[in-house]
Amino acid sequence: METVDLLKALADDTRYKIFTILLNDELCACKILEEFSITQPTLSFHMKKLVSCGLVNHKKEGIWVRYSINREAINQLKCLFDIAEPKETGVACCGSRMEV
Amino acid sequence: METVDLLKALADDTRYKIFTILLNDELCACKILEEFSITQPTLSFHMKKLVSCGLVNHKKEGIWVRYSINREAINQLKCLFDIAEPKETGVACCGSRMEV
DNA sequence: TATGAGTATAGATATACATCTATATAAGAG
DNA sequence: CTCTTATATAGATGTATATCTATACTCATA
Repeated sequence: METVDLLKALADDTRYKIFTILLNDELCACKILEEFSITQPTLSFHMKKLVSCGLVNHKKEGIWVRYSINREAINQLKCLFDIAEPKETGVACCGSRMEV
Repeated sequence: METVDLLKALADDTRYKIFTILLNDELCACKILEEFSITQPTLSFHMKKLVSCGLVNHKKEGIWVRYSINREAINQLKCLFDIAEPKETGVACCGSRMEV
């Protein structure tokens, strides 16, 4: 899973909302669709994006498709922002202390 | 800061790389530009996006502009992915246990 | 094996966006 | 004040993408 691809998948108002919904529940497409005023093919387009990058899991159950968040993807993104405190010294740039 | 706007700002290969660079150093635009094969106006376009959503700080120092990561934005994004463990029971969807 | 419900794909379209060149603005040095 | 360096803006352009309608596919059931 490429981190930037996960971010691209989340960087859309509709998909971001789908993501937040799936954080709480494992749902089928028809239930997700109820939360939006888009058409079914448009939702299918978005779900494909979310699944193909690995952010969302796809499980076919009979006539339905159940979607759920891939916790591994969550952890990957969490690591990106779970960073150390800022360096307060030693910046190296034009006109900065390190070039003196 | 709207979370989805922060995600949109990060959801581009160039800006994602800028972000990772700024995680380590506080740099001026000309130094950042050296890491890419884009033109200076294109970098300026990207920096504007990063700054306007609040992800990156902008500090003018004489002739230079120093860019740095806004730690508050980092924390906001971290919270999004710093979530509880998945619910193992009680899913409520088509054909699921809760509808029985 | 039809029928119907849920989901996916194809094709068209309008908008958003990343990129460029050209030019403007800002600020220090001489 | 002029020249140079760093950065920003304007305008043009090609590509990506979110959306729609129409249609196909999948699967359970009558």
